[in-house]
Order: sequence, then structure tokens, then C-alpha cells
Amino acid sequence: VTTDAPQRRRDRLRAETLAEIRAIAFRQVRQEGVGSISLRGIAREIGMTPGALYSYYDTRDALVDAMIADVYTALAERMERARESRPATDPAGRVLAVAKVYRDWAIADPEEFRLVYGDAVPGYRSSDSRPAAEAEHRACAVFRDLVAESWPSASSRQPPIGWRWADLTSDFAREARAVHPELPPEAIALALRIWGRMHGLVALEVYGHLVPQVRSPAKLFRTEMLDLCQGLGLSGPAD
Amino acid sequence: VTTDAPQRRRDRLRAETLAEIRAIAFRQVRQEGVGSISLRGIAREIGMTPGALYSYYDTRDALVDAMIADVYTALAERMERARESRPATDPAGRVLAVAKVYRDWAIADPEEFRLVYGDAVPGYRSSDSRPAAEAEHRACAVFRDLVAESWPSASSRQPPIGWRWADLTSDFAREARAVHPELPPEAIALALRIWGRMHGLVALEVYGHLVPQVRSPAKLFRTEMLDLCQGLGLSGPAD
DNA sequence: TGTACATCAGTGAACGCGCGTTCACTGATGTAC
DNA sequence: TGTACATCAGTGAACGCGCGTTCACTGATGTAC
Repeated sequence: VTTDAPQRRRDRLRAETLAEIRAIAFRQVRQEGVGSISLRGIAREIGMTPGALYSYYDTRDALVDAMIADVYTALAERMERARESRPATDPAGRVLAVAKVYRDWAIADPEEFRLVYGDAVPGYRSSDSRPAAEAEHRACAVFRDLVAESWPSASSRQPPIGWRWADLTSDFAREARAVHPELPPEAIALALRIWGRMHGLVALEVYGHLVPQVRSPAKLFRTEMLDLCQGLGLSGPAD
Repeated sequence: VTTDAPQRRRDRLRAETLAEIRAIAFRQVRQEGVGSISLRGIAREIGMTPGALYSYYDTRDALVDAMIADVYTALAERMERARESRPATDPAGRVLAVAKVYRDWAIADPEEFRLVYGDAVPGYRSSDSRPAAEAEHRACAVFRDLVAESWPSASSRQPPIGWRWADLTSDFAREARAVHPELPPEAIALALRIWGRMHGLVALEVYGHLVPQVRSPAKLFRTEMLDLCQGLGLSGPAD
């Protein structure tokens, strides 16, 4: 046991440093904005030489990737928990809970929102970071599950546009059919539409486009989400 | 007449150079992305010294301001024309026409979309550019007018959340009441919600978040817009 | 317990880069008599 | 028509800046006998 304790000590220190780098990077993003993530800035704040960071992240974009994955994963988890915070017998409550988490997250930390859903960093190109893709996948799954619960009442209210499985990407369609064999492609399209609907007002707000018009964006968002539930044929949340 | 012709010649040349600067800036935005607008890059391409640009724009941000105003104004005009491309007796057609213009514009030139609705440029802070604010105002007015035409059928379908004029900014509320005295604050909130609804899927698409899921984002968008019309109590467009 | 060696976190200095902005200037274009 | 002057577009060089990244190195931490 004692033989590998020292080894573990180094590992632990390394993990701590990694966490510290990320923490400082996040603080900078929150304070300076997403446009000013820089290794040199982080190095300065952590009290390290810029070069030293390269034993932790191969490149600046790798760090950004990791940050995006972190943020997106945390969001997906919160969305999952939000959905489960209401009983399955209260589908409207579930929709509203997820919506609230989505907006609260974005408004509490707009720069994190920008990191995930905006331009990220000047030179940065996404590089198909696997963890970020997985987080997005989980978030989508939440919308899909919400639809599954609402489908009994929502199905009859869909616009008259036929959807085929081929309209979705094959991976996405395959998994949807595996998890919810009872759902038609229209339902999956609906899930994406719900996502878009939550996203729209939040994106406008984060980028400052609602400020000149509305005093209470939260109320606007809630109105929109109640309208959404209505359109799904759900009665109001069981509050 | 001949006395000020030479004066005019210089003015004309100056105006041409101004236009050329902007044109090149736009080309760079479209090709290199919104993150790489730089005076030096423009100077290089136009065949000028960087310093020379300072007799045309006081600062880099002034140029960005002007570009945003240009783009946003063009969008607003297209939206206005789209609305008027259908008769007032076809409110659904008008909504769909505006929606189509909004998405087509964004997809044809994603970088212009980013310029207006995204992070713009790294160091850039908006500086409350008047022309851009006016363009946004015009775009909002289009949504407001769409609602005015749909309100007879839409009013009874609003979610049960009371809106007061005080929930809107005073300028915005004042003008809305002047132009459409018959509309309640709920209608104005609805206009903003419609904007958000068009914006959501488009923003997700532009930033690459629909690619992994859906093969035909255009169809998804159209489905959503038909659902929107349905929710407004409008019958299908008179096609 | 003590010594010889291996690992590895972090240093310090340098590389080349592109950026926004300023400023004294040149030389062509236009103006006034 | 011709000359002296004013305007003004654009030059060229420099300023200071911060960035990502590389690399030979030091010195502490851990390992093996």
C-alpha cells in the first residue's frame, strides 16, 4: 500500500493542478468574457510559466474543448435532474422545470452559454470534441423523453407535415427508435423544435436583444413556455 | 455648376473608397469568419496602408458598427418586403414569408448572422450604434404588425399570464400603443415571442447544433413555423 | 538508514506572429487670382 | 492660360501589445537497492 502512495500523491497533485487550471479559466471566462481565454492569462493568474501549461493541455483548443465539455455536461445533468424533479404524471411540470433550468443556467452565466452555444473563442474550431458531443446528446435525450411523456396529447396537434426517419440522421433516429419504439419521427422532430423554442428567447436575451423592449424577460420566457405546454395539449403544471 | 464639380469628384471617390472598404470587410467576414475582421487585413486586400483607413473610420469598432448596421438594415428591409409580399387577408402567408426570409438570410450568410446576433468580434463592445438599434426596431415592428393581423384569432389562445404595459420598456410600449391602439400588452409580448421562436432553431442551426440530429433543418423550421401559425389560430397559408 | 538514479513539474528565454493606432511626411488633386 | 497656394488621400515607419508554442534546463520528488 505504501509503495504506490507516493505515486498517488503526484497523481493527486496533478489532478488538483488540472482542476485549478480549469477553475481559473472559468473565472476568466466569466469575468473577461469568452473572447479572452488565453493560456498566458491563465498562467499569469495561476502563477506559472505559460509553457508549463503544455504538460496539462496539448494546446489551447484542447483546453477550450475540455471547458465546453465540462459546461455542457453540467447543463445536461441539471436538465436531467430538473426533469426528474417532477412526477411523470405532471408532464407540463417537467417541461417547465427543464425550461427553467435552461434559462437560469444561461442567465446566471451568460459567458458559459456563449461558450457552448455561441462563437466560443476567436480562432477556435470545434474539433468534434467527444465529451461535448455526448453532453449535447444527453441534452437532446431530455427533450426526447419530455416529448415521449407528452405525446399522447401532443400527437393530434402536430402540423400537417409528414416526417420520415430519413429526415433525421441515422444515428439519432436509431437511438430514438430503440429508446421509444412507440414514437413516430414527428415526435422526434417535435423534441428538436422544443429545444429550439427554449433556445430562441434565451439566445436573444443573452446577446442583449431583448433589453430594449422588455423589462421582464423571465416573464416573457415563462409565457412562451406555458404556450408551449398548451400547444402540447398539456394542462397547467400541478403546482 | 463646374465650380463644385471637382469638389464632388473627391466626394465621389471618397464615397467609393468607403464602399470598397466595407465590401472588402464583408468579403473577409464571409470567408474568414466574423472573428477575423481586422483593419490590417482590409488594408492588405484593398492595397492601402493600415493607417490610411483611419481617415475613413475613426476606429476598428466604428467599422464593425457600420457593418452591423448595414447588415441589420438589409435584413429589416427584407423582412418588411416579405411581409408585404402577401395580402393582408393571408396572415399565415405573411408570417411564413417573414420566417423564410429570416432563416434564408441566416443560412445564406451565417457570418452575417453571427455579426448581428452573435458575439461579433473579440474585443468589440456594441457602443449602442444608432443605426443598428434602428434596424432592430424595424425588425421588431414587423413582428408587431404580424401580430396585429393575427390578433383576432390569436387573442383567445394566449396563455393565462397577465401582461401590463409596465412589463415592457416605456419607449417600446409607447410606440406600440401609438401604432396599434387596439392591441393589449399581451399582443406585444406575443410579437417578441414569435421573434424568439423564429430565432431559436436558426441560431441552433447556424452554430452547428442541429447537424448531428436532423438532415433537413429547413423542414424542421417549416414545421415549427406551421405550428406557430396553428397556435395563432390561423388557417394554412393561401398557397 | 543511506546512496545512486529516474521521473517529472515547472523555469526562463526565445521564436514569429498579427494586431490597433499614431504621426510626420509626400505628392497629387483642386482653388483662387 | 498660368502661377501660388490649400486641401487632403495615402505612405512608411514606428509604438507597444499580447498571443500560442517550443525547448534546453533546473531542482525537487519519488524509486530501488
